[in-house]
Amino acid sequence: MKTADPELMRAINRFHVMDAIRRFGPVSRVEITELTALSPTTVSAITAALLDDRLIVPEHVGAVRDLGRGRPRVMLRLNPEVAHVVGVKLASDQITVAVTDFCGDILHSLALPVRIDRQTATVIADLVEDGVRRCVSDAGLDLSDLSGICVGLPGVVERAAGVCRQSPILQERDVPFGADLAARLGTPTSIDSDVNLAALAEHWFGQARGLNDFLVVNVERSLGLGILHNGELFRGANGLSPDLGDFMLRAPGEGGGRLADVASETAALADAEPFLKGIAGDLPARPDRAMAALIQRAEAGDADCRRVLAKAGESLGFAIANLITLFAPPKVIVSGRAMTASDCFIHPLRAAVAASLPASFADVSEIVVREWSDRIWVQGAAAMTLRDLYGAPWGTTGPAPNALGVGATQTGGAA
Amino acid sequence: MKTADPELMRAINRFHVMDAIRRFGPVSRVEITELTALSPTTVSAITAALLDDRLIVPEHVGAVRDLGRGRPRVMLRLNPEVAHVVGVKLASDQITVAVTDFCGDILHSLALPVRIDRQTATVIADLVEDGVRRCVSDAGLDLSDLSGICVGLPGVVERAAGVCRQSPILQERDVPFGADLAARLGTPTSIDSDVNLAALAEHWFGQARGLNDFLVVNVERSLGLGILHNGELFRGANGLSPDLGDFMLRAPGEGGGRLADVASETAALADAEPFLKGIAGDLPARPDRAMAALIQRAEAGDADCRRVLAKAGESLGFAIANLITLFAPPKVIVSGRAMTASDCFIHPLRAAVAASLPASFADVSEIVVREWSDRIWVQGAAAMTLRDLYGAPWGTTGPAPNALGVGATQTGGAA
DNA sequence: CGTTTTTTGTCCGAGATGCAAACTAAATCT
DNA sequence: AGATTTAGTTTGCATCTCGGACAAAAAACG
Repeated sequence: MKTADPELMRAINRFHVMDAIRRFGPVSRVEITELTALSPTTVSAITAALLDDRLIVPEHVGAVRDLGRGRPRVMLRLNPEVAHVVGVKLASDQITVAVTDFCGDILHSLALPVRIDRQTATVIADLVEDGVRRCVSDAGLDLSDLSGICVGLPGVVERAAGVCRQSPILQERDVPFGADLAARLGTPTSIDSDVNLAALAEHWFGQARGLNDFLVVNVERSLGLGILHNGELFRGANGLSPDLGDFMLRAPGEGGGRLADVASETAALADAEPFLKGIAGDLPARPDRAMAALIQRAEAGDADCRRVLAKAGESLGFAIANLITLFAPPKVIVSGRAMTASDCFIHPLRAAVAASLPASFADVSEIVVREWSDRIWVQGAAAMTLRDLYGAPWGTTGPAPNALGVGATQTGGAA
Repeated sequence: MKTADPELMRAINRFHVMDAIRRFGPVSRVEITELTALSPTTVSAITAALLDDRLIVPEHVGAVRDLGRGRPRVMLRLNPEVAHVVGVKLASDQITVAVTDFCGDILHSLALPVRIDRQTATVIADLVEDGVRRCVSDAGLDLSDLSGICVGLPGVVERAAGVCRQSPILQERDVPFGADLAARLGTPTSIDSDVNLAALAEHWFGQARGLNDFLVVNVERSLGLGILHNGELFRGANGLSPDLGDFMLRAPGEGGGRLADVASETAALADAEPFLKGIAGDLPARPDRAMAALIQRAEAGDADCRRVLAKAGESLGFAIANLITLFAPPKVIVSGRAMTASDCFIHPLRAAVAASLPASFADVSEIVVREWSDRIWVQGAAAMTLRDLYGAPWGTTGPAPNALGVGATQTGGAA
């Protein structure tokens, strides 16, 4: 338990200031005063220190003429160049690498279409190492310019230990990617579940800005679940991110059944295999094509294919409903590359959620589908690392209500 | 967001000191220094203030001769008399009231066997008011001596608002018991889900001392779920405690089914009704007797009755397994008045948990059955109120590893 | 153009806190 | 009785935040 000394106090307030600057774009010191409820004196002192450390920079650009007549405000913003971060996402058939600056903007990105599934952890680490080196140099940087690297991958990840306990894209268990890559690249490297990164990215930059509670459900080859609760990523008591694939659908006496065996792309393809025979050549080797074929057929009206997707959607909706009764999140974000784009999947999902929720929960959660984008993962990795950089002493994570400059300065985020 | 000033600092450290004293029985200042990692100076200042406020008292009793030879330590302990709290538990057939002191010890308690189910909220409030007045005066106190009252009842409770959203023992919804009783008794009154109180009590005084993560599942007329996560009571984003009865057992396409309709006492009795006909007279009016009969028959070997209990146990085990994959709690405490005492219920429950958990979770959770006791509820109510009294600024709740004086001073609680 | 007004940001002293070190208190050991 | 040892307190200093006075920089005014 951390003892509370003046230093901690300063750390907390400095974090609040940094967070306000990050969330509300360029802001003046007076605005920070209002946002943080700190005194002008304190804000002045802290911003002076931050300027000294080059973490923030002033912006004298006249920009929009200040409407008042007094001394003009000097706007402060994060200094993009003070730090750079690499985000990596491992998926079954692709490695994505991107370099972002201190603001989370992507400088350069790189996608390696590689079938990871069958490779050993060492080979994967080789590929990641190459990808990172390449991407960093393409961005005009050097490895030594990096403040950190964060790798996201599906499965059960113990972030604190830097170990991937188990993943659908790895044959091995307990793979210490964190230490391994840190040693290879000479840069602090963290790893986390890919969906956790997505959740963090939605919180900082995406659809869930300003929301302190929401779920992210990702449907790809495997099922991922990211939970933000009370503004924090939710992890189990063991520090592991929960695995939605392990959710059980029925009591063992009624047949049991893991959700991953029904609702993932892998499962859907297995179910649909008889109906897809001989369609697109070597399907097993190209699951993405097989998925596309399955969805296309379903949307064209093929009853068998529709049934497969509907069953998957319904099962997932059932699980989501149970999660909603637990967490009561105002928003549930469903993402994924293929299935989630089809109404044949989403409709049954929504219906199952509606049918499974008690009346009192009928309207608490909005379920939205997020279109696929590599950006979100990588930004999540960046956010995760940046969060470490301007460390939140007691683990706060701030939303970013209007990073796009949407609504000026009135969102009551300070209260 | 709370701004960090010296005052907050002091509040945090004062809480740590109070918590150390509560958790580790009578302790000396040096021990507090070790436990909290604060400097002797600070501990001295804070304890002086606490002594001044009479929140703690010194204990000069020579007791066990200090083994060293220097100046003897002055042991400090909570002052039991500085505050008194009333805890109330509402169950379908009984109201329990108790007065506790500042240490959580019960001074006087009172059980009113009343069938609450059919009464209006007003009548129940009348009964509670009478019970509290009676119990307080029997304890030799006056209402004005009370620091607070806490009422626990099954169902969905919004503690912050003092409102019971919905409860199996109330016909009405959105009953503002908190404000109502506060007005009637002139004392700050809070309400919470009964299982939350039980969870808090297990944490402070019971089987889960020192555990920061565990679940409490209570099986009575309805199903309750209390979650302690990261040392805090877990509530959904809306501030409501989760309701285990709303957990769904199957996807709607497979028939759906609420857990409460299968695994509660009410459900078991409904299922068993055909087999119990004409056994013990007016069964519907005495569900407790009916339950006893059901269990007795099951244990005697009646296949029908065994099946009913087994189904209930298995369904509940299934739900618990899904909760374990989410929260990974080291311990799950199952409590209840009747069913949980029978192996006909517990065995299928354990089997279902084991069968439903993925291999990696096989050993993370120990499932224990807690014997029934009114004490635990009432102590939970006390703990809830006391927690407000020596307020934790950022919402910490401390465990009490060895309140019974089991292991001296080495439990590394300070780290 | 010079002065006033207004708003922003900084400096100064007061108050509160925690910590290290010196100091006092109270017991045992010799 | 005096030395020794351990417990707790007092003193001096550094750090933090805050309120109020002050300096700065622009528009508004005469």
